[in-house]
Parts: sequence; C-alpha cells; structure tokens
Amino acid sequence: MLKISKKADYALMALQHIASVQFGDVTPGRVVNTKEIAEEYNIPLELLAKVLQVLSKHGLIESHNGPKGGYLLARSARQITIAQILESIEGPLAITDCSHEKEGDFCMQREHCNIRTPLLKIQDSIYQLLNNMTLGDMMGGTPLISIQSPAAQGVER
Amino acid sequence: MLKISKKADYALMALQHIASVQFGDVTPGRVVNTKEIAEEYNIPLELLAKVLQVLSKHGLIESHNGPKGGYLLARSARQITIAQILESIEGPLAITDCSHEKEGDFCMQREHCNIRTPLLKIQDSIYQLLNNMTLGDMMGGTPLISIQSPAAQGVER
DNA sequence: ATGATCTCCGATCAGTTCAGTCGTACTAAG
DNA sequence: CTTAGTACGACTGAACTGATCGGAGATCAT
Repeated sequence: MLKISKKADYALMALQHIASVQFGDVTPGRVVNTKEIAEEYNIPLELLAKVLQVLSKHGLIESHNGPKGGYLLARSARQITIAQILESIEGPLAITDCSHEKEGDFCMQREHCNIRTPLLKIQDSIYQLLNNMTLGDMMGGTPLISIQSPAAQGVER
Repeated sequence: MLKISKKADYALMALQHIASVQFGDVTPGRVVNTKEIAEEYNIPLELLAKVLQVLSKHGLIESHNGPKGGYLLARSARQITIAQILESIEGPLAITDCSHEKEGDFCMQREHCNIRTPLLKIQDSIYQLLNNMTLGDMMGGTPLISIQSPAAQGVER
C-alpha cells in the first residue's frame, strides 16, 4: 500500500545522480544527459526522458538542447524537497479523494463521513515529512535527516 | 499520489461505525450487519461485504452468522491501529518495491541504487505515524490525536 | 425439521492507471 | 548541414481497482 510509481523512483534516482555529478569533486558543473543516467541505473531510455521532461517543466531542472546538452539542477539540492519531486511526477499528495474536492465533485459518503478529518491530519503529517527532507539530505548516502515531528510546521529548513 | 484505495476508505468508515455503535450510549454491544453500514454511508453492499470479510479474516472484527448476525470489534478500539486496518486491506506498507524483495526478485537498479536507504527511512516514519494512531483516536470526531513524532518508537499508547 | 435470513467465498468483468515504446519535430554545437 | 541531444504526443499491453453475480454454509424463529 501507499506505493509510489516507478516514474517517481526514476525521478529520485536521476535527480540524485545529477546532483552528485554537478556538485561532486570530479567534474563539477557538468551537464548530464538522459542516456548516461539510463545506462547507469538500467532505466528504459524513453521513459526516463519523459520523466526528465516533466521535472524540467516543473522547474526542478534546466534542460540544454543540442550536442553536449543535458540537464542541470535548477537550484541547489537543499532547496529541492522530496515532496516537490514526487508531486511533480504524481500530482498533489492526496491520501483520500475528498481531500481536494472541486466544485461539481461530490462524495457520496460525505454527509455522514466520519473519517475525513483524521485522514486529513495523517495526510498533512506525511506532507510535512516529505517536505522537510531535501535532495541534499538524500545525498552522501549516510548522514540523513534526523526525523522530525510532523507536528513541527516548519516550511523550509 | 500515495492514495489509499476505496476499499481501505470503506474499511475505515465501517470500523468507525461498528466501534461507535458497540461502545456508544444507545445500544452498546449490539452487532452491526453489512447492510446497515452500506446504507448509512452509501457504499455498494457487495463490495463492503468483501471488505468486512477480509477484516474478519485478519482478526480485526468477529463475524456472527445467521439472522441477527453481524460484526463486532475483535478487541478494543484503542488496540486497533490505522496501520493494521490499512495493511489488512492493501497489504504491507511499501513505498518502494525494493523494500520487501524476496529471493528471486531482483531490482535492476539495485547495484547503484542511491535512494533505497532514504526511502526506507521515509517509509518507516510513515509506518510509525499510522501505527501510533488507533481507531479509538478517530472516534468522537473532535478530540483527535496530538500528532506524535514518527521517531517516537512507542508501540502502544 | 423447515424455511428465512444472513454471512461467507469464489469467479468474473469493465474501466482505469501505469510502464514502456515508437515516431517525429525542434535545437544547438561542430 | 550533419550530428547529438531534448521535446512532445500518440499508442500498446499488462496490471490493478472497483464493482457485480451466484451460490454455499450457518443460525435463528417458528
């Protein structure tokens, strides 16, 4: 349950890779192309391309066309949260359908619904968790986040 | 993203209803049948029946056959966690596929996978969150949980 | 006992979403 | 102007989800 899609998986891997190349010691500032990532992690090339396009459209990475082109982080790894990445690929976080009812939608269970409020609480907690962890936290492998209380409403760290 | 299924939604509603009847002031100890819940919340009868069967098989509720039969919580509402309910319906919590690789399975990206560890951290945090909230916490409507840090490893409250 | 009521269980089906593919157009470097 | 790359949209097959149907088994009232 609560599984994230493979596209999201690929997005996380790709971003981590781009970040590590861009801010690494070997070739800092180098652009990374789709093929390189696809081969490194055994991801189908065309699918990864699609994912990267979406990330680019959402402003997480910048694309450079032509030969020697590729992708670059649009901002620092510490300013890209996991929530932003996942939401770019999979749409807004929504544990349950009724969390973003537009006009016209109508929840058949709404009148006597007894679980809406607690579910929204849970959803908010998860969002805080994902939004408090950045791409920067994922890098380097080991020194991860000290997991915070989801009640702590801090927006940016 | 991270949406839970409608079955899980129905399970939560049904359990909340059963608990509120069973421990309510009006008719304490009364059994609740599928039809009553389905009509109250506008849930397709057969689908709800299936959900309740699964919950029963997982030991969350007890079934009583025959006329005047129905369902009863198998234990107190405070001893049933949200995690238990969701996992009964949707299977084990798994943000990502590689979190429960059996023998024979093989993750193509495993060798150079850079996101496994942080994802497992996130998954664990979410699990703690869901496992620290009980059916009892969901009841009464208003006095909800004081959301706890997912790092707090307490099993029961 | 017998019948009515209810849970239990398995099989099935349409619709949707997801992973992956293909073909083509556009852009920039050499 | 050729080549290497991104950008974009349409398409397919497989898996999952929500929902439905039919009948078997259990229990209570009469």
